[in-house]
Amino acid sequence: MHDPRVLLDSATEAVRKLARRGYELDLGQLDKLLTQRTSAIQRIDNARGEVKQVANQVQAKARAGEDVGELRERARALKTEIQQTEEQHRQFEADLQELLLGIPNLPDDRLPDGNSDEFAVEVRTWGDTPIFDFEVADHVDIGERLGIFDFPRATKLAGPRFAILKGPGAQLERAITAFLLQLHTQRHGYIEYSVPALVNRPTMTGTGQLPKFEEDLFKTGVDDRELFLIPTAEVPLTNLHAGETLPAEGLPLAYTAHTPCFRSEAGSYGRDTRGLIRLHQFSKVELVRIVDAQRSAEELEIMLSHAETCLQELGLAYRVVTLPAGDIGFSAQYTYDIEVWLPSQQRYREISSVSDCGSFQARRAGIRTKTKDGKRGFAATLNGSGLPIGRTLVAILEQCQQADGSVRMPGVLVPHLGFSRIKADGTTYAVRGGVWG
RNA sequence: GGAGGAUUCGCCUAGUGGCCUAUGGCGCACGAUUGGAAAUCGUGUUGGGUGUUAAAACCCUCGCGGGUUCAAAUCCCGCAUCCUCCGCCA
Repeated sequence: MHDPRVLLDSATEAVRKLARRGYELDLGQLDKLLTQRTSAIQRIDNARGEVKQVANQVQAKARAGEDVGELRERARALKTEIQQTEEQHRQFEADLQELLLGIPNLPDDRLPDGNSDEFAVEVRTWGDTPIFDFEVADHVDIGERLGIFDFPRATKLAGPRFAILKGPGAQLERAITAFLLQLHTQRHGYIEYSVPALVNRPTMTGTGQLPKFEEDLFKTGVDDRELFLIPTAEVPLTNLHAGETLPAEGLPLAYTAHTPCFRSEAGSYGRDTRGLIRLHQFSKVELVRIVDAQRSAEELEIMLSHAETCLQELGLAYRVVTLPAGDIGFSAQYTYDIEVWLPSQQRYREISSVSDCGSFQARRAGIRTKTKDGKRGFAATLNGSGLPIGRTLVAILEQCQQADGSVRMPGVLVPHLGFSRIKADGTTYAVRGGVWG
């Protein structure tokens, strides 16, 4: 959410920036609603002030034994006026909120133009894309050959866009998760959290999923209690400090959590229907940083490096791109995507998105900061995937596939797995006595 | 699901209709004292909004939302959260 006065003050700038992501800002409407709201507040405040004065006069006169009938009349009239103005105020406030909550964050001017990933600009590549002297298989073929996926039964249980992992596949998912959490907590300084996967409407509003993107979410509840399934741990982690004032000297806060993520994938029918790439439910290790608003750009680089380290340690070739202004998320002002190499598709595919949301979410969620000398402000929030487990598993299967049909496990996972290879017949090559093949 | 209790400023706490513009303590900040510190003394210390060049001033804020009243922390109604007990339960 934006401060409406700042938007109005920087009118043409704000309009220009929002236009880059295809949002047309109606400054006239914003100005009108703000003026109406302010005027209503002033009338209410004045009337309340007079009520107080009248009440004091009533007391004084009553003590002196004078008649207070006229004053009572006046106070009653004021009260009616207040109630009417309050009703107007509620409407203006609601309209203003609706408008403000629907305005996306302002994209950073350094971002390239464009409204799709075609316009993403490559920042760097890492690792050699593997060269195979045999015909590569995609992750679905590999996984089914190894017997570690069961898509038909997933569909039976829940329908399309769900997956079942089995045996070494399920173990691999668990090992990737454990490795990532250990990396972030032990080497990158993140505090691990275990958080609710169902959250309420204010929480979803705080990070920007609501009110505009309700159709992207799974929604549930008990009786008349409404709950949403989180699409990412960014939601609970960022909202941990919603409505709180944080001491500035305690920043940055660095949080991580492994959670299931649920997405309706409305509007993506027919896209990535195969395999683990795009599911209604997947699990992910998420990174969140809550930082001083002035430092968000530097913090973004730090967080990006943490996400990159995951892939480097796993030995997976990837590249980093800067998303164009029209393709970043609603709450973001700057976003890097990390794309991992998928041999079967002969291209890089998104595996991590690392975003600087500036104070956009902090203002929505009410995450404030206070310095020792009493200066107040809003924090900045950042989030990044570090990493989604399913897509990481896809990349491992594809990049580490062998001519004999087996898949070699990345070395960093072996201690978590207890095996170093899934053999072509789906059995594993167990690690014994610290020697593995 | 049932019964009872609680919710006041960062923490603890006083407060049964107007003098609450909320008491006192702890903590914190600044100052005095000191060679320096402790102790002591003094001053300050919820947040939000309107407003202003800045201020002043005003409004809201005693869990949340309504209501009664000229006037509500205080009375009434609803709700939320927490605690205790019973029931159910991974």
